[in-house]
Amino acid sequence: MDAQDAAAPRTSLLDSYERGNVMAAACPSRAVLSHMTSRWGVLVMVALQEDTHRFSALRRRIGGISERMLAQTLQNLEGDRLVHRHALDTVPPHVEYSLTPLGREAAAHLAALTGWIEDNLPRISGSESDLS
Amino acid sequence: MDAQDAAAPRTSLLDSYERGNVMAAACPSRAVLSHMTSRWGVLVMVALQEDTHRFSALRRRIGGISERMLAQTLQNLEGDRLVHRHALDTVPPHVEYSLTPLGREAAAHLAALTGWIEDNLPRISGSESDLS
DNA sequence: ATGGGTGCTTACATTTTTGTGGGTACTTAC
DNA sequence: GTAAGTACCCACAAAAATGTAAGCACCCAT
Repeated sequence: MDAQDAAAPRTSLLDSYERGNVMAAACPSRAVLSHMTSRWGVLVMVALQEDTHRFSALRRRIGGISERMLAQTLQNLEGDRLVHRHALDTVPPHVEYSLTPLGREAAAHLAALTGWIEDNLPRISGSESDLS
Repeated sequence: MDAQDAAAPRTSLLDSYERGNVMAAACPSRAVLSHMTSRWGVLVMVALQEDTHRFSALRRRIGGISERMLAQTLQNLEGDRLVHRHALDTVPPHVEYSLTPLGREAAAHLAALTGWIEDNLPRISGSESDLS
């Protein structure tokens, strides 16, 4: 259907797996991308890159997130092996979330992005001068 | 309301503008972040980083995007000064989209991210082994 | 004994996003 | 003359994301 579906210059059948291609609609990389770049996914990754956090600490750190979305986002990222969940079996529940080695690599890119946005906000939406 | 709203250690009133803080719900950086990390925003930025594209070329390059969403995404990014729109006044309409210098900086981060995902897809959703 | 904190889940309602199909105005190709 | 390409916009509808409120099970401070 799409031209790029068949464009992978595969060398051997033994390649453990093929590289993803985000431009192809059906590529599984699209799902990973959407988890990481979802409204809360980015912020969770960045917060966890700063430090390991408990559920409620994350909730306080990330302004505006609801419990529901935090739980859902964490589960998506855990499913992609980016976030590690460590539950202590204590009587007031205690759960710590941290990045996996894989997650740390990914989070570095996300933190670079958010950092850039924070630094360059003035240049971006500085003033909506032209409405011509 | 949020603790981080008042946390800006502002030095002088003359600072042209303050730095953003993506963790604060009300910070304008959130809007920029959402434009760039929207479902199609990432892909548009990455595609434009490869090369200047016309509207319909972008549509073909980005698998699965509709005209409506492409137009909308481009307008958002243009509003954030990341994308430049150049319309030639020819009789079959001809419009070229490219990144602004600002957009190029941002796109570099996004391309790094998508590139990393493409490269590491096998490590990520390689096989959903543990469902314990 | 009442309220708050812990880490969630589920049902339900609302909001946001996205897709579909049509229209525009004009040109080139068949 | 009929279809297709260009770069969109618009109304409508469906789908997806998100919020709200409640519940659970148990503890501690007031």
